[in-house]
Amino acid sequence: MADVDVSVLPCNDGICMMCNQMPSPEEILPCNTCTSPWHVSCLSVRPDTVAEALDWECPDCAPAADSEQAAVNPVGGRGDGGDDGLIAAIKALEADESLTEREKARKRQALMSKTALLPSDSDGADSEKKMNGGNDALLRSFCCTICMHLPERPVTTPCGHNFCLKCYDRYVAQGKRQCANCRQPIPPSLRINEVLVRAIRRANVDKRATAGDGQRPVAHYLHNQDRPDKAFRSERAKKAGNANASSGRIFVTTAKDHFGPITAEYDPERNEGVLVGRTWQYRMECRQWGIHRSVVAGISGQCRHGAQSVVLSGGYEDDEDHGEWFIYTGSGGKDLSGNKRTNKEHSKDQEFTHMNEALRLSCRMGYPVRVVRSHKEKRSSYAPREAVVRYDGIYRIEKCWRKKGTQGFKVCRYLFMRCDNEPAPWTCDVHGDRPRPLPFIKELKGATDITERKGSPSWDYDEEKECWLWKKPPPLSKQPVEDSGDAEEGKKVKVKRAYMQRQIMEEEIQREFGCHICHKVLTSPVTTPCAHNFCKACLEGAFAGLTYIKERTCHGRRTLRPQKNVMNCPLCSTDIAEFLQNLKVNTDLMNAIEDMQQKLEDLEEEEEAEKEVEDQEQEEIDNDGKETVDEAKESISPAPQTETTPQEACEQKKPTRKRKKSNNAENAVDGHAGVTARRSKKSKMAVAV
DNA sequence: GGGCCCGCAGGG
DNA sequence: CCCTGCGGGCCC
Repeated sequence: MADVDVSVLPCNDGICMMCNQMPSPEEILPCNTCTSPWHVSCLSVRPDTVAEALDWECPDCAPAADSEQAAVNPVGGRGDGGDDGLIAAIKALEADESLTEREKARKRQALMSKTALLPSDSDGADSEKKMNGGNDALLRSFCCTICMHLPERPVTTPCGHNFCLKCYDRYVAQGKRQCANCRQPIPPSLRINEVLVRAIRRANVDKRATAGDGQRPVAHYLHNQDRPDKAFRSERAKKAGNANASSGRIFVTTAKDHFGPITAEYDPERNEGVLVGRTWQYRMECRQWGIHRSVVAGISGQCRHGAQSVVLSGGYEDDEDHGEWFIYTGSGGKDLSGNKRTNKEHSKDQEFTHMNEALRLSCRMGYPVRVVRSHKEKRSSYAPREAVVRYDGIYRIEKCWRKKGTQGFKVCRYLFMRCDNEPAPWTCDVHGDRPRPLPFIKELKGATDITERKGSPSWDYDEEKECWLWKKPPPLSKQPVEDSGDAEEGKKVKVKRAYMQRQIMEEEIQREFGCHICHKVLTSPVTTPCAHNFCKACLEGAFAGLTYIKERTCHGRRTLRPQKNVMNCPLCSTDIAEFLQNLKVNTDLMNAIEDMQQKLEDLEEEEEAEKEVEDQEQEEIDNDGKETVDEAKESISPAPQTETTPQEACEQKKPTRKRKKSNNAENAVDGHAGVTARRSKKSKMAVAV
């Protein structure tokens, strides 16, 4: 990297490094890319208009082709100088008036990510080989300048050097304002470089795929950042969809035992946090946003630490929901032996242990508890109507007790009162909750083990600030943050490399190459002047319907009449009438899609090959086992069964249900038979692999 | 709509 | 490692 160009320097801690004066806020111009502040008067070239000022990029970030700065690469670190084409492309993009800022940003990112991943002579298979071969070098170039590891949350300085967000923040907190690598000035804070995130993820996957060539699939630790954004199925999962899915990436940086709302500071990618009223299709997604970590269990917590969240989804019929307050039933007391996961029938008393104790602890301490309502709760008027789970905000447990439930067994009961700064999803109020008096609870009369908070609550209303906040410091986290980079963080999930790579690639194809009308992968793609992609047929179809308008005649009949001036892009309403007259397939895009699909097919083949090997091995093991069993049988009862009717054969083919049922019956006496059966099956699978 | 079954996650 | 869990898909 060359010497610093001293004729252009930004402000350091509010003081201009050129004139050593502290400019007023009006005189400071932030860079559109790195957000570093610059003194307008000291700039050699100043923006002329307000619009230019808004889009202004500092000399460090602006792609100045004739200076050393041209080597600055937004993706970072490579500085190979061969990016003239890229700069020209970005300039052309910026000049394109038909694009919105958002589209420009997206395209810019796409360009940069391609550059990050592909060698400069991006010619098909050859470059692919180079990429795999040079993957280590590529990954090395992404490394954090300070810790020399691959950044967990990468940020890139204007001078093009990469850091982990943690390392960078720590470095800046020491008062340092020069890049640790090249001593160029650096801004006090940086945003996550999403392009680099994707590049690292992609390179990681490629690396693993290369390393895994011809090898047997193994269970390995799957780090958070390597997971797809959506829930995915591991090798073992047999059913489609999310029935047996593994969790996708966790998006927030809260610890697993984080109490209270999830605010913007824990949401580095969107900087928004999780707002009240946010919905998800599945509990798994709710988990990914850190609101409720358990996928099945209704209470998330630790008996010695407290409970962080609960879900109301109708699992216990004793629940009583009044919106701003509700009575929640503890967990347990049901027979879940065998392979049952849910069962409405109670068979024993609930105790204040495990999760029930965690809730009681939150009650005693006055901790904030996040509450999620599911559409599955049918008896509550406050449950969401659509098939979703919804985050309803913070509640506090005011009392808990035990009483006889409707099924005759004792259940733990908790009185939850809402105490959130945002209004509930069902209320027309614009403000959050104010402290409210406790409701009269009839059932407290016959209740036992009543617990009420003695001291003041940790989460309480501040009359001066007029909001709910931590009056006492929140409990210290005892569990790690996902994605923090500790080795033991990854969860052991058995996934073949090709399989994992395919999942991520499918996601990417859907995101990048999906038609905005049919939401499937583009076929014969056309790109509108406003840069939106559609299948040719979809676009034609959309306007075939719009060309005519239904109109009532004076006789009251409907007739079709051509409609003018509605030839607008279905997405952004730009007039595309001219474009529609001569629809041309975007061949570049088509080639890119074909490329991706070819890769996908290769991966599928790879996967199948792996599966065949696995099946063969499994067969061999099965045969071995069968022989030994047969031998054993023969030694006990030498009379072999020679004939089987088709019916009998069928019965033998699907024995699981009956056998499982008998296990369950046994479990009524001794709850271990079914579990043991399941474990032995599991361990057998492990052996097979 | 209910029962059954499954894999996953997490506490202890 | 064992146990538990207010999910979700599929079949009946």
